[in-house]
Amino acid sequence: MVARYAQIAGELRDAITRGEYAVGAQLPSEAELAVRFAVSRGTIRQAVAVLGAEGLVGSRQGARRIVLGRERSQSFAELHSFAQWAWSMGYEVGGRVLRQRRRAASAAEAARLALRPGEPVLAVLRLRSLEGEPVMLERTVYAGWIAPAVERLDADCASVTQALHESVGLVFAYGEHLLDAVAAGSEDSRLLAVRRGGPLLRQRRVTTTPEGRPVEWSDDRYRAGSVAFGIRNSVDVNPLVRQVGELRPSP
Amino acid sequence: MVARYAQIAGELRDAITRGEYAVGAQLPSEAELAVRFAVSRGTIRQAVAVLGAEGLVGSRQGARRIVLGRERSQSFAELHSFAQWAWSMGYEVGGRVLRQRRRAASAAEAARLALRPGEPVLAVLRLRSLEGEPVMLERTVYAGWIAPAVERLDADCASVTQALHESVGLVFAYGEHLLDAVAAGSEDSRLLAVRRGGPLLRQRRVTTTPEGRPVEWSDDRYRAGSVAFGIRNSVDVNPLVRQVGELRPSP
DNA sequence: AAGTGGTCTAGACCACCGG
DNA sequence: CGGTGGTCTAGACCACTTC
Repeated sequence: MVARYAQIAGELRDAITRGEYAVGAQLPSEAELAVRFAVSRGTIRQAVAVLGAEGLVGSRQGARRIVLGRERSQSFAELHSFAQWAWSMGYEVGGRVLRQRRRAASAAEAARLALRPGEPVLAVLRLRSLEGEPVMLERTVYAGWIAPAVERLDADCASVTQALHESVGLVFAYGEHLLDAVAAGSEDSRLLAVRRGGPLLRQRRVTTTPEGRPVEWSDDRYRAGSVAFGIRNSVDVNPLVRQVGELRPSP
Repeated sequence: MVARYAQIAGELRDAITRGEYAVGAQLPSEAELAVRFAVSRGTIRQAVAVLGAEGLVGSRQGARRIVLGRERSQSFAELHSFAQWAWSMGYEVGGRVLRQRRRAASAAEAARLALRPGEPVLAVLRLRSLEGEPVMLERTVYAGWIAPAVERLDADCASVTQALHESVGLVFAYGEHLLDAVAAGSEDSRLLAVRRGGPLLRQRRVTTTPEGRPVEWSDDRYRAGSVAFGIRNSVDVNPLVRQVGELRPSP
C-alpha cells in the first residue's frame, strides 16, 4: 500500500528526471496539480513537500515552485564503512570485537531502529585501528533480524560492511549522521589511550537498507587528531538557489 | 509574524531541552497537544514534523512519538551562516567581536585564501552565543579586499553574512569544511567557560564567492554538547568525506 | 477494543509575488 | 490586481499499537 501523495511525488519526480520540467522552470500550481491528480490540495502539498526535502524543487510564498535539479542525492556508500574508506586511502586498517551481547532495545534505540521497545538487539563494542594504532571506538546496536549474521563474523573482521554483503547480500544505504565532540569516558580513555575527559569526535549514525529499513545504530568515537570529516559543497550544484534567495524547506 | 506551529514546535523543543520529556519518553498524543495548545490536529502535526526533521523525536504509526535526543543539530543543507541557522531554528543569537586587527597572511592562510604570503588580511575573534549563552568561538581571517567592509560592521553584529550582503552585496558560497575534535586551549576555555583540555567541536571552513574567490577562512570551536552537525543522506546533496587530520593546534 | 499516528478532504484567510 | 503558496480548521477513515 503506497500512499497517494507518495505516488504523486514519484510521478512528479520522474517528470523532472525526464526533463519534462526543466531545471529553473516552474512546476504547475498546487491547485492545478490537485485537479490533474484528482486529489485535494493538502495531498498535493504532501507530495511536493517530499520533492522539497529531496532538494528537487524550491518554493517561495506567492510564487510557483521552481525546479532546482534533476537528481536525488546518491552515492555516499564509502561513508558507511570505516574499512573501505581506509583502504581507498591506502591505510592499513584493523578491527577487533571487545564485547558482544544480545539484549533488549531501549526506547530510544527501538525508535531509531524502527523496533518495538524490548525487542532483541545485538550490542557490539569494536575497537578500530589505523596503521596499527587504535583510533576509533565503535558502539553499535544491530537490529535483531541481522544479529545472527553479525555473530557469525570473525572477531577481528576488518570490514563488517563487506562481510555482511558477502555473507547475506546486505547492502548498506541511506543513513543519518550526527557529529559532535564529547569528553572521553573511562572506557573510552582506557581503550583509545587518551586522557580521561579529553576531546573525542563522536559520530552517531543510523544505517539502513536501500529500502529504508534500519540495520544499525552506532556511536563511534574518534581520537582527536586522528580523523577529520570533510564536506565539499559543490558551488556549481545550484546557482539558482542563490538567485532565488532564501529557500526554506517546508515542514 | 511567527506561525503558530512554529511557536508550538519551539515550546516543545524547549521542554525536551529542559528534560521535561526525557530521552526515550513519550510525547503527548497529537489530540492531547491539540487541546492543550487550542489548535487543530493539523497544526500540531506541522509542529511535531519540525521536531522530527530536527531529529529530536521519532514516530511510528500507532504508537506515541518518542524523544530521541535533546540536542540541536545543524544540517549541512543549511550550512550557510551560524546566525541564519540559529534564526531559522528560532533561537536567539548573539555575537561580539573580541579582537580585530590587520596583519600579514601566513603561508597557510595565504594558501587557503588564494593570496600571496604576506598580503594583508583581517583577523577577527568573535564570540557567538545562543540563547544568551556563549557556545562558539570564531577565529576568522578575511581576505584583504573585503576587510574594509568587515571593519565597518558593528562589533555586536549578529549576522555577518547578512550584513555583508546588505552593505556590499556580497554573496557567500561554501567551499570546504573540516570537522574534528580538539582540546580547549587557554583562550578557548576562558571565553567559552569550559575546562582547559576539555572537548570542543572544531569546524574549519573556507567561504568563497559564487565564482570561487575565497573570502574568509575560519576556525570555529563549539562547546561540546551545544551543537551537533547532522547529515541526512537521503535528503542531502553534499558529499561527506572522511579525512585524515594531520593538522595540530592551529593559531 | 480503545488509542494513536498516517492519510485525505474541503473548505478558509492571509502574505506575498507577478504582471 | 489576480494568482500562488503558507497556514489553519474540522471533520473523516484507516493501519497499526497497546492494553
